[in-house]
Amino acid sequence: MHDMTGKDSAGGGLRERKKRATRAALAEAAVRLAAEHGADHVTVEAISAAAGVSVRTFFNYFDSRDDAFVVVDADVGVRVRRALLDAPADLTPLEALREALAAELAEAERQYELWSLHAEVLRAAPHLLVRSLGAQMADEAGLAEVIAERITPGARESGTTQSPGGEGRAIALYPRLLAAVAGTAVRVSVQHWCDRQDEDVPFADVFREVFALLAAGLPAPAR
Amino acid sequence: MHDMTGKDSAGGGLRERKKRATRAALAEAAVRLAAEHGADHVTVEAISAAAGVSVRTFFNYFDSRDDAFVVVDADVGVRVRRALLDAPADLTPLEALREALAAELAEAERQYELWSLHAEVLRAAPHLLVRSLGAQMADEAGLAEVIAERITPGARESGTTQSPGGEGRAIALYPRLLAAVAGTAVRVSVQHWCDRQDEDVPFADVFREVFALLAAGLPAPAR
DNA sequence: GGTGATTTTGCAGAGCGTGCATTTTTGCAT
DNA sequence: ATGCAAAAATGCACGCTCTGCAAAATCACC
Repeated sequence: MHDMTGKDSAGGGLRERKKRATRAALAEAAVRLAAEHGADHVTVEAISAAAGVSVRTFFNYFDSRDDAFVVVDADVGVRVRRALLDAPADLTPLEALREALAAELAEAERQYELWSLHAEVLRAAPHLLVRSLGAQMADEAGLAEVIAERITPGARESGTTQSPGGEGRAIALYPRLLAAVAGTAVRVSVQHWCDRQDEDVPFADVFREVFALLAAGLPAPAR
Repeated sequence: MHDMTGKDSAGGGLRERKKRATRAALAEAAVRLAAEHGADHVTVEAISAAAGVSVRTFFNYFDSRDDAFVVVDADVGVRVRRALLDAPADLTPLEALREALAAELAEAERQYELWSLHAEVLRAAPHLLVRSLGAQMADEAGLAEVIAERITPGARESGTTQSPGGEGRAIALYPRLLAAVAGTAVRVSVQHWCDRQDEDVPFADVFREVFALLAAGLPAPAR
């Protein structure tokens, strides 16, 4: 059912596969070195050496040294968008988004070891945490478009030319807000879950509680 | 003996005033130069020269070159927190937060010219926009603490030692989520308002619509 | 004016990031 | 297989960013 030639994990040519492997090797080396020696004591030279490539090649894959610590998976956004479009039509936008993200996060939880190291590195380096949040937000615009498409199928708005009614503004604000809030929800869930790692609450529970709070309009909790 | 030299705008000593002036001069020079020549064609040397200080002094005020474009006002977080604590007790947490932020944003709208340049610079440099959002979120932890304090006054939780009931977890998750969502709300409001600058909708209208959507639980908009 | 604390500054050095030309690897057709 | 063109990796040079450190300038207070 799936096309094998897409940008998904099973790439076609040897070239694409090798590029993917090199990128993954660099990212993993960066995270492991940072977890051991501290993020800002890890030079590009060390990362490149650990991955078996030259320093110059590192910069062919990442725009900056910090990006190696931040970027986890480039096409996670693509998968979420596709899942959102394929979601049952009777779900509310918030519900559909919740399900799409929950599926993706369950997938990410599988590579627990590397993901945990990642969290550890970001916790020790607030500077990088900030960048990580920014990366998470990079896909936000694309996500907002898909949400808008889901709400009003086919009615793609083009630039400023638009019906003068207040409705256009409303449906343009809503998808952006929903996309942004969803990203925030993921982040808060992860943070909260990491802080309470000793109690072993499943991540999915935290995640669903966050969405329940959002769906309820963030009411004041019972005293 | 009384230290009039708080961190508020009316500092006492000549020293503090001069530091504040230097910092402001550097930030303003950075923004103006970036608006003219593009953010990444502005060197620290140029910024320092425009502000009349040495390059080394620049780094005494900002941790990185990009921070000069990003940091607007250091103690805006302090004012929001104080406003939140002083808010009427009959407001819901979300309402209290909305009012505190609205007041602060109305204040910021006063220095429109510099703020507008700022927005222009960030629009042209997505790299910096990311940092700006991160900076906005830096206060999030502090904000969450104040929200928790407002909800359950005096009941400061200390570490992991805590009543085993599920209540503790709920009131720890909620403030974080609320603080994070509030930051997101501000960001989305600003972005949306900037995109529709030609229609002159007041910023306050966008802002209140965002909070209305949040309070309603982000329902699917009417078709 | 003298004194101590704070700030500014210059300097040296390590690391980051980019452009360019060269070499190596890969995909494909012969 | 072998040659060829596209893509990727590499080395090198260069400018910019950022950090200690110590000396000089400035400020607050007596």
